[in-house]
Amino acid sequence: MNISHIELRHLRLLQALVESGGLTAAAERLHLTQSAVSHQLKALESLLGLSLLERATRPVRLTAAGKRLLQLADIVLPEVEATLRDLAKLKDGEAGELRIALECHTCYDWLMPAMDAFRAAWPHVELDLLGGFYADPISLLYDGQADIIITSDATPRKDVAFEPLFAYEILALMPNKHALTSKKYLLPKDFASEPLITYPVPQDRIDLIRRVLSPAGIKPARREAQLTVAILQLVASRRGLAALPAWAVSPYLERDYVTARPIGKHGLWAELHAGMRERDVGRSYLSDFITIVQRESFARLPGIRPAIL
Amino acid sequence: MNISHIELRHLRLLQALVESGGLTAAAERLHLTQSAVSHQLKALESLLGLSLLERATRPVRLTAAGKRLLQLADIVLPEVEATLRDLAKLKDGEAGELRIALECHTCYDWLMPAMDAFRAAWPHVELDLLGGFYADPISLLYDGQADIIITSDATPRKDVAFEPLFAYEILALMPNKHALTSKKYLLPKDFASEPLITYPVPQDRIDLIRRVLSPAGIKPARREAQLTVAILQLVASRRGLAALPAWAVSPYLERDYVTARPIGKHGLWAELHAGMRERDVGRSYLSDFITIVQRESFARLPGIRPAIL
DNA sequence: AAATAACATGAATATTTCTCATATTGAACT
DNA sequence: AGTTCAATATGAGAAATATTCATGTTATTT
Repeated sequence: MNISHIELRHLRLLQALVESGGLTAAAERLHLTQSAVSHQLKALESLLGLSLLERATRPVRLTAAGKRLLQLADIVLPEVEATLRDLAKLKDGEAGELRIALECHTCYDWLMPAMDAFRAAWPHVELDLLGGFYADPISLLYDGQADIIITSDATPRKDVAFEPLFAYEILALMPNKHALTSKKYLLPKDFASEPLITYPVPQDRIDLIRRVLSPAGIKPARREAQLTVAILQLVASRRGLAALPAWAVSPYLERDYVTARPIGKHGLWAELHAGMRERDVGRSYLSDFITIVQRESFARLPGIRPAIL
Repeated sequence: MNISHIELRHLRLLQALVESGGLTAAAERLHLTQSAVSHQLKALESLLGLSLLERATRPVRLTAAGKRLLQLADIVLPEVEATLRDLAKLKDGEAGELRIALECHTCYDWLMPAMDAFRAAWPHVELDLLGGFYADPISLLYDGQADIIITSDATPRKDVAFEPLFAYEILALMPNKHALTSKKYLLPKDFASEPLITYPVPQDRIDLIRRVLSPAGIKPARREAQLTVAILQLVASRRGLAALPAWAVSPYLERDYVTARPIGKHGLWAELHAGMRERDVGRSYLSDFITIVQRESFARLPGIRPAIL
């Protein structure tokens, strides 16, 4: 056969593969099973008659052929995205309004770059961030006060469509040279004896408490701080422990400001999802916002994984 | 659904559609049925929620959305081709030898640009053109004297793979203001009374004689000339009629040097095919040569159609 | 108004892609 | 080394998609 039946699917596969470092992670990211990715990769390789990556290593490493093909993907896929965006504008018009409600405190940090990217792509869409804390952010969707909510709770609701954004690890933070630094990972009881420093939100919105400490019957003293830096400062000065998303603290960890350990053997992972009204799913710039958030997040945030829904 | 499931297939479709001017022609070019093209186009349009082309007109006209998407195709598809070429070089090495045997006289004309393009893509492949006329060019493949033959006869042979190149119309040529110019198209009897000016090849290699005049029992006098210009010069000076490929004479027709008419109601069409040894099909630069010939031909030669095999 | 050519459509078929269940592999750990 | 664990591979069946076939529709030509 003369014309290679290579498709964009293959390029998206390769890109996901290198960005997520393995077949399994890539599969999640593409909303496929690991098996599908394996089959597809094998098919692509035999189509080209070339091997594209060394699977034995972690993260996977590209062969020369793989690198050349990835280079194509990096040229082509952004062009495709830009085209689809232009077509979407042609379809629905360029202008509109997009109000985002945030459930989590730390979300501001990573959302900014994504919002900048969105503004560049859709200059005529008015972007609004609903501040404050909402007991039930989904009601904002029903009320029509928000168009997109970003939440960790994606239990299906009528007329609301959820799209997984990503999963991130929550790390336990302790002062350098703290006694607990000797442990590979922390267990519930390790939190019993010291105050827990958190954002000023109710207990049940703190994953560590709701999912780890409460089930184990442990209720540490709490102390609150508004800003991420403030929490870190308190931890560093030995006022207590904290638990924060890995991507929020990674710059501090690199400078050895505090020490971090996983919570539990497999770590404590949380997921973020975007929710929108079912009937808005076709509105181009809303869907595109989510695409942009995903792209930016995976490109910028260290140590995140695809959400599994 | 967030990520549009657009694929290269769709881009190839759109490109074929505009280059060939209609669904039916595009289908032939893509080796598909008209139905498949229609379905596929419809699927693409509903995927994007936009109409891409006005079908009522001939040639089809793109909508704004169609134009934008074609722009993407024109960026992306050449990149893909270049990448596949690079991968092919990685696979088989860059160097080799490619000997081409030509059956038809006029082929030299259109083959040159394609050969130039090939040389640019594969600078280390040694390109050879076997000159002269061969009774049975396929034997050159078996002998190993040629790697690719270009022929109008694609009847299946053991161990030989044929790939259709294109179909072209053979036009009857007559002096301006000749009596026959009043006719819309010529019939066999119209050739009875004047000499036929041809290349110096046996009767049965001249399509007009073999497929039109002989069956009708008409045997005009013949006169031979080596070069296309020479034939045209003879026609223009009223020494007889000729029949040549449309693309070979189109520059002369534009300057009204001679007058052309179709042969028979539907015109006389001939096809060209490339043949190679079955076992060479995997050799990258051989297959790529055919791809390049097809691309260059469709881009440069006026009035050709996909061959139907 | 008939004939023709190009395109559309629905149902049947063919092909491709995906998933499920399970095997294999390779690294990490006693 | 043997065991365990996570990651990848594989085969077979299921699901989804693409293609064809047969035919209908539409627009254009004669």
